[in-house]
Amino acid sequence: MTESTRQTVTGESGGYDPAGIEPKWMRRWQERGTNHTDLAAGARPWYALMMFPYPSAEGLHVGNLFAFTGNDIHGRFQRLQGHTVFEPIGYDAFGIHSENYALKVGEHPTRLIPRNIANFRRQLERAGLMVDWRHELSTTDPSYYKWTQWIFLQLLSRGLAYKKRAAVNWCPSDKTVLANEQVIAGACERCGTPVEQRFLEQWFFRITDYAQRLLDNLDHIDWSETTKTAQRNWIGRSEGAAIVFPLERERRTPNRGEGIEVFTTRPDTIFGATYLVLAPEHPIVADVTTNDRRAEVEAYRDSAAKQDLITRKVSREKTGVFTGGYVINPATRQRIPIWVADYVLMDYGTGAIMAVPGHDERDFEFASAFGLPIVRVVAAEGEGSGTPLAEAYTGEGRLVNSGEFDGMPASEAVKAVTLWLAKERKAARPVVNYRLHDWCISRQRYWGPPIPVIYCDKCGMQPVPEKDLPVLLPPVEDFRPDDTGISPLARHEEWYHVPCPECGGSARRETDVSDTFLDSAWYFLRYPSTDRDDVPFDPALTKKWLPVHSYIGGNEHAVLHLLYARFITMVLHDAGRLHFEEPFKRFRAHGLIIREGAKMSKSRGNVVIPDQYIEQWGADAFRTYLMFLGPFEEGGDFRDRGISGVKRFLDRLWSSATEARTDGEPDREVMRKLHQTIRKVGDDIRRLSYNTAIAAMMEYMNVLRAHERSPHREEVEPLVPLVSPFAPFIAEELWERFGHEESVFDSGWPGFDPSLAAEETIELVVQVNGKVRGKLRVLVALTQDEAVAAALAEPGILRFVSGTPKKVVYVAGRLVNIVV
RNA sequence: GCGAAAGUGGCGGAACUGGUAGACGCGCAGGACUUAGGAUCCUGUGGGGAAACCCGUCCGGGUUCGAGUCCCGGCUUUCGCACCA
Repeated sequence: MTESTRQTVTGESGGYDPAGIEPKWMRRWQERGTNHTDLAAGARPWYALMMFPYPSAEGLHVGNLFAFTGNDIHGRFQRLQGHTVFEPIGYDAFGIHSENYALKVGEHPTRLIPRNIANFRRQLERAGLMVDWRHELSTTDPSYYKWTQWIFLQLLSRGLAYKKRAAVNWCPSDKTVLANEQVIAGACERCGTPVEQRFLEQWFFRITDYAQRLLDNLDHIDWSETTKTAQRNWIGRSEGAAIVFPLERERRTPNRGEGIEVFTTRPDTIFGATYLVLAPEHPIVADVTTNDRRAEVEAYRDSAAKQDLITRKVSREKTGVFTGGYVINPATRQRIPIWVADYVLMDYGTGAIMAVPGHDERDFEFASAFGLPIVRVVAAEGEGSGTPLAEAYTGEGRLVNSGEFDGMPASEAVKAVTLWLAKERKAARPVVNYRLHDWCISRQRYWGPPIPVIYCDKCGMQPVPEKDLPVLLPPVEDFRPDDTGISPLARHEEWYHVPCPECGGSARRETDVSDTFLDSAWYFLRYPSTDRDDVPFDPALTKKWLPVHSYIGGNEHAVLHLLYARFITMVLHDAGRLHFEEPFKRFRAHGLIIREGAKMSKSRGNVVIPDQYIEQWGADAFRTYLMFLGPFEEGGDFRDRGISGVKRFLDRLWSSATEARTDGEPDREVMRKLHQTIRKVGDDIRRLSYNTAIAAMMEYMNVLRAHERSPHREEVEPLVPLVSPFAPFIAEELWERFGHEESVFDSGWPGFDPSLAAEETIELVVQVNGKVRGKLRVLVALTQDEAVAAALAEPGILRFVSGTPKKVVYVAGRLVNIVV
């Protein structure tokens, strides 16, 4: 082909200029409403949800964009597959994050947050996300938190919200209570300050009532296994027995009751229980303590209470004190001493344990430190009842020193002993315990939705009537938290005093606000209904669009947000408000981006700011690079140099498309490769294997360009929709230059023709004794005999074959292995 | 300590159910075009060897005609939970 006969499709073709075309398409999309979702009429709904960001002052970071791009690609792909796709975004703008930052810079969050949000919106748009901005939301908007408060009232009316004075995690730096989930190894997850124990009146949600359902449903939802495992561990179901260790008859009083109940997963070892331990906070401690021991016990309890949790949890040195009291081991009927020690936790099980030093590492350590008797009740193969214990033995074995149970395998004895204790000694019942605790949702802070409750001296605690919602967060200029544990809202007198909704008398508002995680536990329900003021979520739209089809987010939320969202959804389902009880049909956890082998952090100064890269390379190249640098579900290493490869690919795409000819015929080999690529890219996107999808397109580009002529339009044009989920701007531009009027995203995925993709010949690998000795180009439909004959006709292969083959393994279309 | 995931060229990573290890990209080397090139294009690139070949997916065993992939034992790394009885 010569220059004179070549017709280019697009006429004048300058080079690829992202700075020119990207703003053009941002405008176009806006003008044409390309990214608007017809929620009411759209067919085949597909709800592609991404975890909404906290709008920090620093702006969107590369981790956000990595996650959002991965979701956007999936959403755009589903649209090309004929779905009506809804891809909304919002801002998780309440909470300590925002408030602390506002305190630091000395500006009120009501002024700060809108600015941050505007910046996020700019960045998100620039990144080319297919967001329907008409459904944007912020959790700080009264029209949103009105319904957060409404959800609180739903739980309250169902008896799932309650107030109790409780030992809570108190962060002395943030001056607030933290949920257990927000305490990492005894320190505040936000600021790293060691957490202290405080006793405060707090609001809780009874998530523990849902523990079993939250656990069971995990078997039926399509979520990343890692996330499901994390939730299972967090819920922490364990089966065991509650066993009562009776007090000595003469020491029983109405106050003390009959005895002390312990929880154990190893009732089979009860014959080895040589003492009992109470948590320092256990209410019975004072009652069982004898007068001569009282001073020492009180001192120990005081020091345990004062101790911050970090010392208590991290230093594993066993401490404790004898109470002077005794109980009866219901199995051996022997008297065993009652100790108090802080290695027993009040908030798990019953706050009391039977100590079996022979077969529990912690009990062994404690017994060794305090000279308490250690008895062997389980013996492994080759051991007997008298074999001494150098350490706790926690393995399999048969019972010894256990009366009538001697010789029984310990695993079997778990049930048998429980049954026997229940029947013969009236002392045991099977019990299931969970590590999951009720969710503490109150915060003594300013920047959150006020908890909609009013306290009246006459009528007691009253919910704010639904018609009075939202309880607006009052403007408080000095919103600094203090050490009192009382929210800054209490300082706003006019707001604080309110007539009782029941009797009209003088009453006071609840001054705590709710946890940010309550805001984010239901936002996905709100998106379709952001324009509705009268309901939290429109029933018809909810029916059509929920549960969410695909949710993509970080695994750092595996046990916080994702568990709470499931819980709230279940509650609303039980209240008859939702037709489903699991909010996210499919969840995939994305990986983390590191930078040049190191974690990104501000202190290291290696944080990637998307803006600079987008400016330099274009959003298309940046997006595509993010998806190319590693498997989406594993994350990857961001290296500045890596972008150039992706940019080169887009450059080549541009020139191939703009120089495509329309005369003549497309090449058969190229078209074969094209159809193979169409199939592979679709398959890969479906399973979130974005990096290999991009590699496949690059490979095709290499094939295309290996032919020494300008490509045919039919060879290039279908590539445009294939790249469009990754690089939407260049795709739209090229699609337009190919003469299409509608958006590439409304044009459908290119048709895949299996007959065009099928190979006629393959390269048959010839192995001798499993080693590759040659390769033959053969017809696909070769029989085994033909394959062997062809192989043995090759001198290079015959050299390795002496005599008759012992065996031949033939894998059609792949290889033949001749065993000699 | 418990739980989960992962160890493949100089680097990021491919190899979907056991079947050509190293796709794709970066980097590097050589070349072309050029006043110039951190632009573009072409070629090469796991190690050893002149070659035939040999060796190679953390280490050690095993199963198999055939193992990066499966099984057993060990080492290392990352993440999550952490005295949960």
